[in-house]
Amino acid sequence: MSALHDHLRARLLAACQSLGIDAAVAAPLLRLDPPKNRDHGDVAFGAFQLAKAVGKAPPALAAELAAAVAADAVIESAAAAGPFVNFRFRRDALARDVLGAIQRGDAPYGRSTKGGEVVCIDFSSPNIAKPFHIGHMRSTVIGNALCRIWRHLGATVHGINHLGDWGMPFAKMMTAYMRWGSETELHQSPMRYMFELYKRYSREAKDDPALDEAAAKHFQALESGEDNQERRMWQLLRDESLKAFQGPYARLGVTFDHVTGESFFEDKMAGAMQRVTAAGVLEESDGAEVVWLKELGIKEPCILRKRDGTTLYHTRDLAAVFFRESAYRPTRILYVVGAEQKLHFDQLKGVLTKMKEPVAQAVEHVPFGLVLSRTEEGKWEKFASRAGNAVFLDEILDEAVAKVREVIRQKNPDLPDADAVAEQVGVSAIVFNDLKNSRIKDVKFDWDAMLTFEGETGPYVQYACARLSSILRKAEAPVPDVAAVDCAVLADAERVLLTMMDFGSAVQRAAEQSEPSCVTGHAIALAGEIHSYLRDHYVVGQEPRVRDARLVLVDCARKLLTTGLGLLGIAAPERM
RNA sequence: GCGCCCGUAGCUCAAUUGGAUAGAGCGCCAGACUACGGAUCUGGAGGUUGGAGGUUCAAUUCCUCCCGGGCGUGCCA
Repeated sequence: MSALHDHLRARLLAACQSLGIDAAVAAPLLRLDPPKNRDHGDVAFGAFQLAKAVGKAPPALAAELAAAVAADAVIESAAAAGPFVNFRFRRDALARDVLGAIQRGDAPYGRSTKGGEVVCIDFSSPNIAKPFHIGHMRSTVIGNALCRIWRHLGATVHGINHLGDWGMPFAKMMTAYMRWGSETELHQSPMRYMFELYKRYSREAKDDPALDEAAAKHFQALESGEDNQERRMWQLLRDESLKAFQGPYARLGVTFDHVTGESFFEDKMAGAMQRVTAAGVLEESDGAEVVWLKELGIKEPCILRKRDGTTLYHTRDLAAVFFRESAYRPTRILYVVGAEQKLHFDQLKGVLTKMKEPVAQAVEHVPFGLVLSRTEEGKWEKFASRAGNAVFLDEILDEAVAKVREVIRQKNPDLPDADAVAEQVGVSAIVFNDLKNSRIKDVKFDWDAMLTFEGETGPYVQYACARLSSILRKAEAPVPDVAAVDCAVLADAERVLLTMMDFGSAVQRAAEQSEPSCVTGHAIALAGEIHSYLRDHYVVGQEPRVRDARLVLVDCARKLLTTGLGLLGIAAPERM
């Protein structure tokens, strides 16, 4: 993970051998962790498992190991504390190693050049029959962060926008438009207009079953593949939606490697169905074609073709898996989709498993919780804006940006480019909030807390970056190379350095668990440590030896925070 | 009914996958340099980790049951 850790592990392994423990036994058990309490040391080794393997009591083994690891140029001390061995690095070595790696852009602080994973990430995937609202944001920002995190680790990433541009929801939209729509109004404000049509359809369909029947007919006509009215309508509505989506995507800093919606798989479903049939797992049930998954513990069958002959979500997702498998050769296919669709992805994976397709093990659902807002009575329920039911993402971002603009007017009235900065900070506050907690948790959207920008927020981390940038601007010297400074003077920055050292494992965990909050948490922690450090440690005006060392520290902190925010899709302004 | 998820300080969440004295932010109380950004920092109060069993040297974490909340459950996505 770092040169320091490698060195420590080697010393520990040698110590094991000196105690007569077989290296092959010891090596896999030498896990180094940050201690629960940093006062104990920089790195800890819990001797439990190794002790069991060699038949000793953990505290006794820990004591022997501590005694067998003598101090050297890197290790300051090794001390047993019960069943743990706590190690401390020499402060100058710690600073030199961490800051040097950050300055050079070495992994894990910089982007890794090696990494064999090929990761498909299916995210955002809005339904083009509906407006881009707050509910779409979670998949979008989580997926975006995962793309960036995996790329940082050296993986080949395919970010895919699997647009909902096919199927019944779209057919309903089409039906509404064909009945009541006007092209002039559509072009004026496509998303809002479509939203109106959508609402009208929902209202009227309640009392008029003929609407849904008409929609089903239109979908059949669309799926017939003929060049008809439905197809032209589909093209028009799809184009307009895609254009409109560029707004939120640009604001959120999101890009895709492939925009292949459900419609893209229109001509690939027949092949997929053949493959399912050939595997001998397709069965007829009530006129539909299904795959039963009872032996995999799933009671509901996966329906691949409806009684009326048309396809479903599952059919297209299955075709998509096969397409991605042959086009990208992925080691993982991640679906960043709400937790309420767990069954769907269990079924998808189940069908592939039953077909004995190796790609089954690559398929992984990355679920997340809902977005909730607080009601008058203080209860949490599905998100509604403060005004009422308009839930367009743009409006939410606008409100956050407006609030930031006000804060800037109060605190930094002379800021150049204030509008651009307000946009960056406001949008990032919303994004950061979404990525702050474990993704499976519902996001509780508390406007009052969100718009104060104090504490664990995006602006808090950005503020740290701006403050560090400010110091670098005011310093009367350029940032030197680590090799040219006296790292011993950074002994007082140990907390900052140790937090920096955690960056690699945070990013690694974020990828392994598909959990961007690991990165968010690290950014908050590092921002907090550097803020605390700056309180009592000045840079400007110090004697050159101290100033230069601190300049390196400040510069590296700024770099690493910027990298962390970048992994989350968030910009780090120089001033705010 | 069945399946899955969640339950930790007043509120919102952590706890690096089973390890040391369960930590942060908000809120509350008390404070901070006539020097680099106060969107900050320092200190304090606040806990039977929903409940009961079990496994383990060790449980917020794993198992069983119960309680509370959410989501899903055959032709929507």
